[in-house]
Amino acid sequence: MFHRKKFCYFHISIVLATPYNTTFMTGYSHQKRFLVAVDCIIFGFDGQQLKLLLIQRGFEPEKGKWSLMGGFVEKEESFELAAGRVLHKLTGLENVYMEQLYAFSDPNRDPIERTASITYFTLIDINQYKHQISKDYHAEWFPLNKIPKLIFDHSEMVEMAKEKLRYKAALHPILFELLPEKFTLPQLQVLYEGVYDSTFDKRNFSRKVLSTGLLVKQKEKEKESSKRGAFYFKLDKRKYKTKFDAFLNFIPNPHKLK
Amino acid sequence: MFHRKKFCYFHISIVLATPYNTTFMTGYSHQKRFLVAVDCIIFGFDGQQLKLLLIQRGFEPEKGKWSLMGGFVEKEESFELAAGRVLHKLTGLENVYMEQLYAFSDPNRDPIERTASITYFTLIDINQYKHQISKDYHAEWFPLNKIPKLIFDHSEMVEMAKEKLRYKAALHPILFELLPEKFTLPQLQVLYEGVYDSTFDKRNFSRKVLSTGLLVKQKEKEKESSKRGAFYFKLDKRKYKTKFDAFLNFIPNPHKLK
DNA sequence: TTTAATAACCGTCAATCCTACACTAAATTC
DNA sequence: GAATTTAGTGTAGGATTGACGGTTATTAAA
Repeated sequence: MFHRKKFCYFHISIVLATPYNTTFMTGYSHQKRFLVAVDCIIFGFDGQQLKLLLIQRGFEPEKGKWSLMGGFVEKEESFELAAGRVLHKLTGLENVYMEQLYAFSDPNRDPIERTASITYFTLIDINQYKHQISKDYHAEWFPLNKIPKLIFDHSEMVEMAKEKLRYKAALHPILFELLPEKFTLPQLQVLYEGVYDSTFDKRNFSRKVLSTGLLVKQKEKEKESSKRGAFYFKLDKRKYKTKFDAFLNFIPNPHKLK
Repeated sequence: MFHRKKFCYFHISIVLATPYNTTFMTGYSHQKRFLVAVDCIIFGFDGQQLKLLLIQRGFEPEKGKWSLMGGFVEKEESFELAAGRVLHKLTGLENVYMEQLYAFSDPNRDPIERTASITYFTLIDINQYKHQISKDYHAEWFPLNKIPKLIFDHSEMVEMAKEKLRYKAALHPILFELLPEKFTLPQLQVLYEGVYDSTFDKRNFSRKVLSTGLLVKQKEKEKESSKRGAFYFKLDKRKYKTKFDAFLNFIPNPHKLK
């Protein structure tokens, strides 16, 4: 059995006339070649809510509709480089957390011509994102529960990314990728609660988070959101790297969460 | 940062003459098209050892060298279908555990022409595998610690698959996919110990395994491998499906295992 | 300057789970 | 029937988890 969601796509079948090469073949000449695109599922956290960065598609088909940011893979470019290029174009960012999610390949997923899409799952610090640049693409941040209808199979991609976020964040400290350099425990908790659409006991939460040894308490307090003020913490980046895989079972029984 | 292993490939750069279409474009006509292949990393368990099914490549380049079983994606075929087709061709099996692993895309990974490879991670019951068919491909099972040198980036694919097997089996009961319908607890333990290259206490192991409620004890015993004989168990397939995600943290602290 | 309001911060107890560890039971062979 | 081999079982101590309420720091209003 394939452990893979069902596709539920357009069923416009445009069969292009691409006859096989019937001359004696050298190399792989009789094989079909495909367009390959990358699409980025970009998560951000504004301190309150988890959000997704979407653009209004600038060309046909489906021009003007909401879509993930993507682009075709170029001739001498790996998928990773293509995804990095696309992300940079939209956000101005480099060196962000980026991970291959899934290769989508339904022959009819793009009605113009068969195109595979390699999706990349991306976590960015929303504060470092360059608003200016994204204006060119009519980009907007959408809260996860208010995602508009997207073109092609992009909604399915987003669903898969959300699932992956929950899965992975239960096992590895990736959510710090969404936070600014300094953050407070209450902020961190709001983030986790958003990802798991749940609430945690703050005493247990802080005990658990601090027991990882990943956080370094700062002397200053954040005083915007409460009278008393909450201490800032920074991520210990050295430990973050060494403990990345040792973070397993951070969220107990993720499947039980409502 | 990309959370991705480095590539370490051939560096034969054959740049083919494929000029862009300079006519006015309709659709995506100015974009580069690629060959796409699927490759299957096929795991089996013979009761003693974890093994990988490899073939001797039947065509150039690298004809005669050891390789994963693969094939080009056809015109109207999704990657999933292509992987299923390739697997069926080699093993005669259908409806086996198969999961997309990673899309490999280094522009120089195939020296003849740029080809992306979408890899699929596969677990089969080695007893149901059709030896006859595989003779045509000069296929052979190799113990995981005796994998020969493979073509292109196939060794890297195998490494990634081994890692994924360990990761996933710590969280989900996928290893049952490698076992025949009836198996004993000692057999199961040998399998887990093989995957984690480690040893477990059999009292703790059986307690934990049985506490999942996934196993149904049979009346018969397996009497080949011991005088006393060990009771057979069957997987409760209904519970397997419902509890697939609830199996998390099966292997405690997988990262600590030596 | 006192008082009220707000959110941060802290600690304990009970239940559960994990780990380490050793003997008995069943069947076969000599 | 004695010896051998592997299956099968239980317990105690330590660690982790989850449930739970009261105090402290600060600001704004009275």
